[in-house]
Amino acid sequence: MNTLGYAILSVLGRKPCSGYQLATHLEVLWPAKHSQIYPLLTKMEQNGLVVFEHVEQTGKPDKKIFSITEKGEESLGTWITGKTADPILRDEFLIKMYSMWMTDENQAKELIHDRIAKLEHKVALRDQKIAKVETEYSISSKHFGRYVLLNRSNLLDKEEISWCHWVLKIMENTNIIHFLLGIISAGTFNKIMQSISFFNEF
Amino acid sequence: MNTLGYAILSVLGRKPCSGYQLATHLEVLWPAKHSQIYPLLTKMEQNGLVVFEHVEQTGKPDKKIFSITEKGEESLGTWITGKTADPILRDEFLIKMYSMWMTDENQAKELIHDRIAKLEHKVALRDQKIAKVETEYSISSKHFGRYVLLNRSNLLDKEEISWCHWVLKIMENTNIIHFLLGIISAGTFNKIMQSISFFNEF
DNA sequence: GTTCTCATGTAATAGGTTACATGATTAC
DNA sequence: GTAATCATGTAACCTATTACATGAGAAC
Repeated sequence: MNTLGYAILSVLGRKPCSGYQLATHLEVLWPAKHSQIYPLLTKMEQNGLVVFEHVEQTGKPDKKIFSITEKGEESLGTWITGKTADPILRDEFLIKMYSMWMTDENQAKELIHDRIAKLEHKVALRDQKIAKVETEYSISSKHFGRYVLLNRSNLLDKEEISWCHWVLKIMENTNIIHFLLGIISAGTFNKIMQSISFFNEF
Repeated sequence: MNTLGYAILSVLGRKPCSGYQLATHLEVLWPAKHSQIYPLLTKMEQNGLVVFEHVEQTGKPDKKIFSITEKGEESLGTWITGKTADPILRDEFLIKMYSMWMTDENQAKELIHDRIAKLEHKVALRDQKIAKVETEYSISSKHFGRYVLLNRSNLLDKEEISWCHWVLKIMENTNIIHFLLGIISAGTFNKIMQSISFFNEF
């Protein structure tokens, strides 16, 4: 079975879910589209890792509620003890940041501002979810996993926002230096450029 | 063309590279195996986005040095101005963290300690690279992109290390609470659990 | 009236990994 | 002697996205 399968088992280990619900819960763990989830659930059911119950609904379409089996729990348990693959991040923003210095500086600034806005939006949404877990569930062991992961994402996003501001600051400084380039020497220029790295403490 | 293609153009925009060199430079931007890079380079060459020069070597295998063309630069330029897709992170560690509370707590601690070790290793390697850019290249505009991205990764990894320690602290505290559970009431338990969230400041 | 949520599924395609293939040089 | 680096390529396979398909109720 693939990683998505174990992510599904992890969610079902906390509470039984429909495929539709799984899609939303998996967002934090291992994002997947429904077209990938439904066929995999069928396959996992055939292998005895999960079972489902047909639930009829009025006004809404019927649904299948999946639960983890003992075999599924065992399977998840052995997978967890195995070695963990390195994380993979694919982010177009990084590519654009890499090459934008050679094109337009104003465009680069706009890109960073957009990034900050998106990150702040995500942080605000997650803050609500964190608050909800803290008040409603009072962090019982079943909600611990989700709680710490939400906090992790927010800490990292906040750190990236700081980094964005740091980059913007560097850009402003280099502008001044470019302006002064006609006056100061190349050696002085390099020294100033090096000193910029001390902005790390920002 | 796909995102990998634009990542390749970004690297080639800085300096001409062989497919082999590209594989290492792409690690920071958009990780890819050589089996994906080589066929794409051939395709991009056929479309006039890159050109290559055959370089014979002694002792080492011959290589193809690829450069970006004007058409390639234009193509990259229009892509950069287009909208940026949301980042995608796939990290098995998150799945394990999510469901580990229900299994073994010692195993969970081991997982976190392993993560800390790996992150610290990555940070140390990147610190060297950052130092190299600062001293050797004095952050000229061509190295700016790489320089800020290296700093970004290190800031985020350091933040994740802090988060790991925070989680370990919570786990130790819950141990004490579990121990006291026979003595204190459920209401008191919940209040203590909620107060744990204030460890965020850690 | 158009979009959002609920709810499930399949088919086609694109993207990415693993394995197969070769081979000299250098470093431990 | 065994692993790592340099260097390029193909084939088979797995993973993931987009598009096709259906349909009712609620909200704006």
